[in-house]
Amino acid sequence: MFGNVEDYGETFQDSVFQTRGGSLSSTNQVRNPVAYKLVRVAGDGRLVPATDEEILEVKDLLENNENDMPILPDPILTEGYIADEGSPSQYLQLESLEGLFQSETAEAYTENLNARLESKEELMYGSQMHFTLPDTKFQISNELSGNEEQVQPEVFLQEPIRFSSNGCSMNQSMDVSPYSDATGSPKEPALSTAAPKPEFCRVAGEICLENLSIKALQETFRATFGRETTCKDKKWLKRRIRMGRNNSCVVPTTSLTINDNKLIGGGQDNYNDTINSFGKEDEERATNYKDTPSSPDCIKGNPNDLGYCPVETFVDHYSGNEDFEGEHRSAKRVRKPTRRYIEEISKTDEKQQSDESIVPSKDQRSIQAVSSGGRVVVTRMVSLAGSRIQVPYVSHVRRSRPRENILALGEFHSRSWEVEATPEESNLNLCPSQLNNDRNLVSGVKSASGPVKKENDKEHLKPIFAEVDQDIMIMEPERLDSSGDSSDDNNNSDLPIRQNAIRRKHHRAWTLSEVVKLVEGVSKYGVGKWSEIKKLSFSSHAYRTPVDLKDKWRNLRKASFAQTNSNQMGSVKKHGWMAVPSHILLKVRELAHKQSPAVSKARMLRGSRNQFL
DNA sequence: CTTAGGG
DNA sequence: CCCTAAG
Repeated sequence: MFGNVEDYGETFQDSVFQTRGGSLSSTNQVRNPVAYKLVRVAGDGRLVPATDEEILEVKDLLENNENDMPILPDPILTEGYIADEGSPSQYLQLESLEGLFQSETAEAYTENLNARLESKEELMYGSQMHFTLPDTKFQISNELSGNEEQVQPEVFLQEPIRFSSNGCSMNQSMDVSPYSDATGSPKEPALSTAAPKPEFCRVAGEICLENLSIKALQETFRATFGRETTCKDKKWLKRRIRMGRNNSCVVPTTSLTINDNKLIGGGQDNYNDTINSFGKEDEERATNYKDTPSSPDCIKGNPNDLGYCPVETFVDHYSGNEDFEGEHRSAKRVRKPTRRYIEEISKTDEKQQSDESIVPSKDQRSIQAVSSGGRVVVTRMVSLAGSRIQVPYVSHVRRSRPRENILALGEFHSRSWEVEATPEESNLNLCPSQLNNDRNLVSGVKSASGPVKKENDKEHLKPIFAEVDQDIMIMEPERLDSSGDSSDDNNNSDLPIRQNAIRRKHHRAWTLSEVVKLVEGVSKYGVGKWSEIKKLSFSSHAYRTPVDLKDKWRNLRKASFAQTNSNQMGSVKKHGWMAVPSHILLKVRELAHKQSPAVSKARMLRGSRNQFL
């Protein structure tokens, strides 16, 4: 009965424009003379031109049920219009239906859209998106139907129609969606229920586009965009110009598809997601947005998620700042969301102050892990001395492993706790859980990026913490004094944060109690049993590794001999914080001798002599 | 992994 | 404190 869409494929592309130009443009004041043709979707997904009866029926229906047009939950998007010059009677001009379209779409989409499209940019962007997506969906549905009824992908179907199945005596759900070249001013919610009639064809000269030569179109293009174009594709130029001039054409559609007479995917959410996933962009970008065929990856990627291409897909196809030529040539390319957008999308719940990500509103938000096409970028907020800075966990460029510095940072915080007060009273912004998060993130990145030269990382972030370290060093003596007497405690350091913290990379001064513990451990378990000592005596000091103990012991031993040799000033050195009581050093010396009796003979003699003295 | 020793 | 070599 009906020919399938394929039969119309060739005429789809320009017939609409021709029609518009021929039959409508001459008429004055024709407002947005976009011609649509009703089609219905056959059971196998084909697009079938509607018969005159059906058209009349639908038209009648539309006129009668302007405001209560049933919107089916899962309408089928035919995604196509059929323009056939030979049968003008089958046209339903948008003009005559605009009231309907408006009211219906308004009802259908206003709520969600209003929430999203708050700015002009968003609105525009959303509108642009719709020139992109329908094709995608269309192709997808074809792909899925996978039958002999293939529709030419090249067919431009940027003006979807939604039908109501109500009066169409079709078993397929349909929906009607308008294509509005201009829907009011951008700021004005074009889809608002209260929105006035759309102003179609705000630009006077638009209707004449069809008659223009390529050259003239290019001129128009230049006038519209302020740029030259060498594109020779009339159709493309015209559409560009139209889009550029009516920069607020929002064509809400639902994304749907049919597969074996079943609806797959779709739903209005996709629409919103689509818009949402593109956020704000400048006008130029929106204009540049690719508006033609879909990306195959969209289909490949997730057959069940047909409404739109996920962001990742766009990323992969981004190829820089394409000029119009390139863009046109590679219609399959899709634009990649900007980094800015990626960051913004990660803050969906919050309207951050945008440009400078310096000031996080909450600590929970201070760590951001945003993904962009498989790439993970992690940044974090660090609170230092009252001010906050953003520290990249990884370099955007070379994703290195920020090892030492992160650890140093952790040390800083935990030490700060030690110094300042109990963790509860501490008003530091870093909480234990967050530190854990830090570590997780770090390890994650680490594993993902693999080992990297350490030097890089070191030099990379060190300056940030230099000041901090100095502060710590100054503060350290106090802590030393206060914790020195409470010998086996040092419970300050046994905070949960510390338990989980990775070993400190940067200098962590030994407290007197630690030294005592070490000496005791050595006396108990013997020199060299660092692991034992660590396990049994320093179990609470996660930050001291056996190697640390060994190193410290080495230093102690050296100090003990030095004290013996210089015969004095053992307990209090010039460096005020390096206060190791002489009796401890003495014990160190004993133990050292016990361990290696064959030290230097002179030293040994001197030592024994001293013991006698 | 643990130790020892050099840097 | 780090790194490495050696058991």
